[in-house]
Amino acid sequence: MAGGDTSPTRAFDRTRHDHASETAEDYVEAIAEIIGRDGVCRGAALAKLFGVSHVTVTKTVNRLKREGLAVAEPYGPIELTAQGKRLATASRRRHEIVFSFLKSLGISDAVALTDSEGIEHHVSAETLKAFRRFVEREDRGKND
Amino acid sequence: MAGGDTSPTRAFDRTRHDHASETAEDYVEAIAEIIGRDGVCRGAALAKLFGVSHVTVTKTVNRLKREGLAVAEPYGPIELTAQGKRLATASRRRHEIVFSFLKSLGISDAVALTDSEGIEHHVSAETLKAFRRFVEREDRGKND
DNA sequence: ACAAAATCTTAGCAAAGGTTAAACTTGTGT
DNA sequence: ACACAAGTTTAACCTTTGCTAAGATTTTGT
Repeated sequence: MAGGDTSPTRAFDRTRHDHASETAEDYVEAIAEIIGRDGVCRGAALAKLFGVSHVTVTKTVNRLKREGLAVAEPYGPIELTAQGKRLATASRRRHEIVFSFLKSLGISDAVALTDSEGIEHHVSAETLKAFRRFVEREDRGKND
Repeated sequence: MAGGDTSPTRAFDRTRHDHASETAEDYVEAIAEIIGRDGVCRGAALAKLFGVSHVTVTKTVNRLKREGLAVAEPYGPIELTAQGKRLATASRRRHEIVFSFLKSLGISDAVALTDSEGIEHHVSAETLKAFRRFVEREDRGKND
């Protein structure tokens, strides 16, 4: 795994920036979901969902605004930009594929939910495709 | 996660601590591997492996020392404590299972390597067991 | 209308992990 | 012996993500 002496070791590129991107994805995904469910998304709802203080939410949402993913007027509800919506949709799609895949493997609902949230940020396009195909094959297998 | 018996420190912070545990696991796993390959582990080897500066390595290794996972004398090579070795073994086992699983799914070596690095920290015991069983079943299938 | 409740912002702190620059230690070659 | 290269540490700083405390705003109930 360490790759001998002079390996590029691209596997370990998960830096601070990558971690920040994961948080951004989790947030936009959650914002989209809350808006779809409640009509609007308030910071308090995110704080409750993620189990963090509302102050942390404010700061993270400020970062999303800075990065052009979200918009919100002072004391107003949080909304997504077109870019934010795109990211949210892509994240949710990936999340759903990972979740379905774990379910196909026989994992329980609760664990599949938890694990898929952790895994979704670390699956490449190739792996995601393999997951999707596996789910499709399993689904066809059931239709006997 | 990293201790159990010798962790008298604050039990509050959550997500930040989870992330720190992942880094600790990556480090002890890498240290064990480098020692196994080269006989000793120097900070420079870790810096090269993870693609970060040696200063970052020094600081992270200091944290491992503080947490009782690693030991090193000034300007000396890095070694693992019994606790560090245990964590390294468990991490490597989990890593190998995830890697084999992705390979069984038909993922290419390079991508399986990268993805397994990211995924290994997010699979529960239940999912890991399912991965292992899948690999075993696939291996048996090949022996026809 | 107005106080209370809910929500949001600002200020200030900590830990983890990242950086560069500069100083220190160790090992090697001539 | 001594200089130089390689490796390590320290200092100073940044960002992300977490916290509490305290202040500001909006909503709600009477």
